[in-house]
Amino acid sequence: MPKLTIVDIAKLAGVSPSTVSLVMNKRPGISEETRKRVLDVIERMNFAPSQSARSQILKSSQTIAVLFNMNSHPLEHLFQESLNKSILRYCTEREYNLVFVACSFGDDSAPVALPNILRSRGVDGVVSYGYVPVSVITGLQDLELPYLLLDSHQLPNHCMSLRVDYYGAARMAMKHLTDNGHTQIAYIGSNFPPLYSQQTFEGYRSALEEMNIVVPLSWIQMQSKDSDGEDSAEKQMQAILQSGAMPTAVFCAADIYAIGAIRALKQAGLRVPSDVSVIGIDDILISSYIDPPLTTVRIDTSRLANQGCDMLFASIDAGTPNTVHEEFSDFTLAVRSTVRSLK
Amino acid sequence: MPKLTIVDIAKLAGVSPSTVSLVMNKRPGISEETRKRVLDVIERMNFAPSQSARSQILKSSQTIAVLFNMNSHPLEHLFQESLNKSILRYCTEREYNLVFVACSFGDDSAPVALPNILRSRGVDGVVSYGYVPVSVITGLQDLELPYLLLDSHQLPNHCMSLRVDYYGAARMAMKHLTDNGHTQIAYIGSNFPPLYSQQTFEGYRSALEEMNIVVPLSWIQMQSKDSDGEDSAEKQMQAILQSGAMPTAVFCAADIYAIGAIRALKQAGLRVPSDVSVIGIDDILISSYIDPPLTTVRIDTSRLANQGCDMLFASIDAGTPNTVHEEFSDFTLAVRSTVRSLK
DNA sequence: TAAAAATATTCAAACGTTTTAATAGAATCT
DNA sequence: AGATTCTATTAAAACGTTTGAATATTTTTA
Repeated sequence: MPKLTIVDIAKLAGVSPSTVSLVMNKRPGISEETRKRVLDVIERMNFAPSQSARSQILKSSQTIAVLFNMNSHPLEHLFQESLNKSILRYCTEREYNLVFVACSFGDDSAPVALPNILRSRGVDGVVSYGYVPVSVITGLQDLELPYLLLDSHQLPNHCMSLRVDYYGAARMAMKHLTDNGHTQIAYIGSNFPPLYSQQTFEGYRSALEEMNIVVPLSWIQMQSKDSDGEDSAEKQMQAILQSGAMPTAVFCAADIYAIGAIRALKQAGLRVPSDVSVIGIDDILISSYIDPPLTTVRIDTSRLANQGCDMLFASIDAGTPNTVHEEFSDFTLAVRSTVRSLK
Repeated sequence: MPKLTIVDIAKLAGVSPSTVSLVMNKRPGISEETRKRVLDVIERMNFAPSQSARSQILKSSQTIAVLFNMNSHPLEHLFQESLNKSILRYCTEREYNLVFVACSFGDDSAPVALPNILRSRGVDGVVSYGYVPVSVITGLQDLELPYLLLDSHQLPNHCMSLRVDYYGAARMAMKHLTDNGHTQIAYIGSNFPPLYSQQTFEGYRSALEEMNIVVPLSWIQMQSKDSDGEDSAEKQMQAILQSGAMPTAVFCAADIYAIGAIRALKQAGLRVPSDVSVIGIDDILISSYIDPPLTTVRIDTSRLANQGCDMLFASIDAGTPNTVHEEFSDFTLAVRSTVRSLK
């Protein structure tokens, strides 16, 4: 059947196409009577206006693009997929659509060709997660689009960012350990991305310092940039165990690391938490399913996504790119079974 | 800056807009010389044609919609998110975009209002996962769009479906158990969706029958439709344990159930697999992270998605909805640590 | 070398909306 | 009652492509 157009509706309602358009867009200056008549026809005919025809005029496609890195570890996706869901909900609410754009973020040096879609689709805004190559950020900048870095792991120049306060999260984790009497605390983290690395480590360091605790240097384990989070953490934990001195607890800068650390501990014949306590950050889906269930600092992804979307749509509504930077620090302690009280 | 259009490019290349269009669409009848000249300008100017203007003419938006049920259990999403990723890869390859449509699939009786996007966007095809209310299927049918039910749990009438051969998967799981000397095998599954339920159970039943094994009825545990997979499985396992007779192994119709079952076993002070073996179906992400790592029948989601996309795009390319039904049976045994050999 | 055929390019209409300016009609003011 | 304002409606242009028909150019054929 030939697809219905606005002029079909107009004919059926006995008005001009313009009137139908005005009604659909809830514009003022239409008599209550004709408005109702038009809406009736639309309802009855099940009419939906052509999005492409609209976009062409409006220069807005009611679409948000989400950059999705196809290159990362499955566990890393867990946190992002959780964000995806909340963003989808938010956008649906606002009658925006979400398109996912597959990207391959390699290393920083190789510029990433931004998929054409961002330009040809006329998306209204862009979201990306975590660490993003600078070439992407500058590329987006040229498009002059509202662009939000969510859970941003770097200091962006020309776009919006919502950064998780990993320092605060680390402090919360450390506080839980020290509150439970731990002082001999090892650290498993990474040296990349720099900002994230610095924040988590500083949380660890300052907490120890404030309590005048000193630990062996071998307890501080930093993954290098391109190591595999989970497996490397396993090796890092082994290194700690072989260092001679034995910590009572390990603070992991991410749940992924905690998973590797626990695996190493088990393999070494140690029990968690009776022999060694472990705590992480994030609370990814898997964390409550491992054995023992991981005690961790939960980052509320739903609120994180909402706050981010608020920023993004503020910029979209204003009709201009923005460069606001905000920080997110809505943490709660997910107390499960990997931290033992020494008191 | 004013956005570039095809006529800007035409001017710069010294040709007409039509020529530019022909070049971009790789149409024949353009001299090699002008083709190169035009492409040069496009490249240099970084030109991307307006998707909305194109769609309007072509009546194709180069877009696939994925129906995403916001109502389901996080663990159930795991399998689907794995499919998402593969579909995204496939579509990107073909220069199609993926838009995710949030749906709330409740029960079958309440009709689901299909989001307007499916009609106004002019999507070229639709994919949904798992069990879908019939109202959705009939709704999609009216749109006369290529529509694929992926990992379909029902017998569709008017759309394409790619069904996983859960009977075969169940047989593979059962074979692994019996090969390892198990005969006293309990069953944890569900009675919904009917087709899925029937297939997995039939795999279980026929395997036992062929070996002339009989088991107590209390070992056959069917979840009801709206119970929560994971937690119900835990209760089902408890019921089996309290039934008096003790199985040496439990076949779970899905990994989610296996996770609940293992939890119950542990809580009862039993060890997996020394006391009771457990096997599942799916191999969701989490299965290799639980303790002990779950032995399960892996369904290769990447191939499943590819086969599905092949079907979908065959229909799209043919320009007409299709009603092909295929079955997927690419299983491999993921042997991990929850099945003990009795031999 | 004129006509025919083949090749390369362009014209102009079409796609289905939104929107500005114009029009018609009703209500208000002097 | 004529002029003015206000309200409701519409005509027509615009958005940026694609495409079938038309034109211009070159090559082949007779």
